[in-house]
Amino acid sequence: MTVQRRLVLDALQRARHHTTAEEIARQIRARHPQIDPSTVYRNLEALEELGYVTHTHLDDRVTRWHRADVERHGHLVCRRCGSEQEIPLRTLEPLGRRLRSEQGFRADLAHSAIVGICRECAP
Amino acid sequence: MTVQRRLVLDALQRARHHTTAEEIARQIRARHPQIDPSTVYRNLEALEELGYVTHTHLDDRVTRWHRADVERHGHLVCRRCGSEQEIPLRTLEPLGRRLRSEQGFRADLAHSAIVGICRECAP
DNA sequence: GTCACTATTGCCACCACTTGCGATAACCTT
DNA sequence: AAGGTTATCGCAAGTGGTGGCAATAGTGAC
Repeated sequence: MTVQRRLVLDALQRARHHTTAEEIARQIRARHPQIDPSTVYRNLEALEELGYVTHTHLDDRVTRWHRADVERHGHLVCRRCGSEQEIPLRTLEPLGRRLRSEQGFRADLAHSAIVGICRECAP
Repeated sequence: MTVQRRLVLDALQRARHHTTAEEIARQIRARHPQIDPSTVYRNLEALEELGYVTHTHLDDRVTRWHRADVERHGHLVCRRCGSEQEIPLRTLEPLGRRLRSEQGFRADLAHSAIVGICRECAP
């Protein structure tokens, strides 16, 4: 556990959820400008492997990071207006069970957002 | 319909499915080196808006493009071994209906692959 | 056909990472 | 505490994709 890794973990503790790596790097570099962004990226990966953090993909091309101990949940993202909505994993579980029994596949349904058209944007 | 747009569409016709933008750009630039990759990206977007092509997100990073007239289907991607498996949309439909009735959200369940651990990689 | 207008293009700089590499720091073992 | 081993770091260059902009090609109205 190096100084740099500690700083990344601290930044994640402070953030609520869904921070970007860039935001974390920005925060850390405000006080410690010698720390390279690539170090932040590599430490996020390392911390994920150690089980401290996870990431999700909403529909844009940025990866969102958060502590592993927050309650897991799914995301609905509207491709028209970009709005993001959280949904309980419970809603997704029937599909998870089906994929498990039919295909032997253990789906991580919180990993990627579900894309579509939200109620407000529906024609 | 410009020359460049025609070339992008032709490349997609030749490919089976799940081509990457980079692959298309590479093919076109082999014969027409003056065509910029950004033109390919923009044309894929334009052709999508016109209803000729669609894209899906398989693994975490690359966008995969294909003609709009191929049968839509879902994808399971193993985060351990990277294997990709196609599943009929029918399997995903119950979730689609549920999101529609509970949240008013019209999910496009073919848009993003479902990430998890496949049968072979399960512990 | 010609002229105006709009869409599209190529170029370039940027974005969000990723990778290779030599230097440095952390962590054992003695 | 010193020495050796391995992990991690900072730097710099590279990758796949995006966005602004001036030049140009396509189009529609006369």
